[in-house]
Amino acid sequence: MTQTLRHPQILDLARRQGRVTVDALARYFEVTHQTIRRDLADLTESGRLERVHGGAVLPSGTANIGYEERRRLNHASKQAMARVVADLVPHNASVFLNIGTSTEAVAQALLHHTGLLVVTNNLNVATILAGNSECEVVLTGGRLRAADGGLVGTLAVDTVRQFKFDVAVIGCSALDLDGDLLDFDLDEVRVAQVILSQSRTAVAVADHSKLQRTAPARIASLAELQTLVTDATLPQSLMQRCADWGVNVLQTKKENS
Amino acid sequence: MTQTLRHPQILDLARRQGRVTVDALARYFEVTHQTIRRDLADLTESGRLERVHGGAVLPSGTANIGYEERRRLNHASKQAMARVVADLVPHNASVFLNIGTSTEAVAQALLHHTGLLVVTNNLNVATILAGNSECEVVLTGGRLRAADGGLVGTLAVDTVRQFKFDVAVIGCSALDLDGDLLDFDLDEVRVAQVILSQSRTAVAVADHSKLQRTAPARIASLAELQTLVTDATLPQSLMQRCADWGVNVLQTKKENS
DNA sequence: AAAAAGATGTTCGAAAATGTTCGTTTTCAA
DNA sequence: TTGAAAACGAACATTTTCGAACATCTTTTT
Repeated sequence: MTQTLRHPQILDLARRQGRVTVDALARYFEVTHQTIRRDLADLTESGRLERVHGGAVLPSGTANIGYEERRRLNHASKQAMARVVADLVPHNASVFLNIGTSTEAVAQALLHHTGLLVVTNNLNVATILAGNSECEVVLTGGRLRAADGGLVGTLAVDTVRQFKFDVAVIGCSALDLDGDLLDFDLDEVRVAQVILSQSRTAVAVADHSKLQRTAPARIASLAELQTLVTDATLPQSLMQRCADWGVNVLQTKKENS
Repeated sequence: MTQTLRHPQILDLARRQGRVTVDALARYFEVTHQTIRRDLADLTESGRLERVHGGAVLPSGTANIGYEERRRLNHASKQAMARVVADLVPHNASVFLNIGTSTEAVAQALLHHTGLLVVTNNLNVATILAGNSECEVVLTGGRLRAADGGLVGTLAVDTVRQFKFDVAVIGCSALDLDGDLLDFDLDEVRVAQVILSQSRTAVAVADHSKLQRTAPARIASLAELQTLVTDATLPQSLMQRCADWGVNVLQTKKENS
């Protein structure tokens, strides 16, 4: 019994049972655990299985698996930031939440506010806030981006123009040392820019991972906003800039992981 | 059985039952209570469950929409109707789906069509079709009605006006003996009327329960549509009217329940 | 036949998961 | 309000799993 003969059988078992364990496979094929581990490593390498502690499972067929993972990443510290943002939002306010896992956390935190009017171009935010009967939710129209539930395009922009917001909560893909908010998608940037122009106060939410990343499209400078909520310790230079600009920086405790 | 393998099962149970208990899970997986507590702590950490004394529940807001939908959809007769409607929709067509559990079933049935442009004012339809990468989904803007995930109001109407549809699939709250499609909500009626005016062919979907109910607002007469898909046996008088109007009536087998 | 390459077994220290114990908190009923 | 039972979470011990390194065996190549 050689490796090449085991692999298809392992896949077959995995497909039949949804998961396989190292121990069971080792006994089944009468080989060492280590051998099975190497098999699973190979199959994972070629993307046909997904390794978990103790065995392997079929790779989740979800297309937006990346998004799901991002949502789970640093969830606790995102919640902390979201609570801070929620405290900045008065009751009976009109609010905009745009795309991003951070703004979705904010939506969760806003579940118990009363009298809100929330406008969003994020399908997930809408789904979350549908659970708050005290909250009127308006979705912008637009083309649905399956990857992250975002609504983009001229339809979204046109809709946003019809509102004026007390508070805009802006998530972004990256935040660079010059204090510029960046994003990957030009369509989303346009939406965000219009939001900023239509809002009385604006809050940016950016967890520490956003500082270690970069993105091509520029949304705006922090100087154009009133508040930045983050769980990262900002570099001294950026702190100084924010102080000069009069941007209020609220830092929550970073998750230890 | 290891942690990573338990987690998805726990979530599955939670979604199915709404609530899981430490004790039950411990017995089910044959592990210690403490182990289950650690599992629930992890799942709570990543925001997929919410801890309560004695167990855990689904987080508020991100309710068990997936399962809720499936439960409502899985009625065999709705699926049968949905398949018939899906057969009426050619590939590469532009389609509108409006509010209603029936149209959500149609969305499910359209998951494997290619090249579709689907416009909808139904949040659930959008969520379902996000799973079809071959399908472009456009959401109309509008105020979100939490009860059924519908988007209504002038924003929705304005958006619809910007499109022209090959096929419109219309669900309704009731269908009376005069052949009039009725709905409870005047806002939704306006949207539906605009949809009809913007589409080349229109299909109404109405299961047998719609015939035994009534609603105050009139969307349109069946005479203005091309096809009616239903699982009910229509009264002779209504059948005759449809025949006179040239409306194609497609009847699927009624579910016994 | 000899050399090379590949697969498997063995061992071992590190990391992860689980079980156990114990003091504290929550819940519920009296 | 109070007391008992259940549930909780922290700390520690134990078990399982992991991956790397190296030795052994098999197959292929030269």
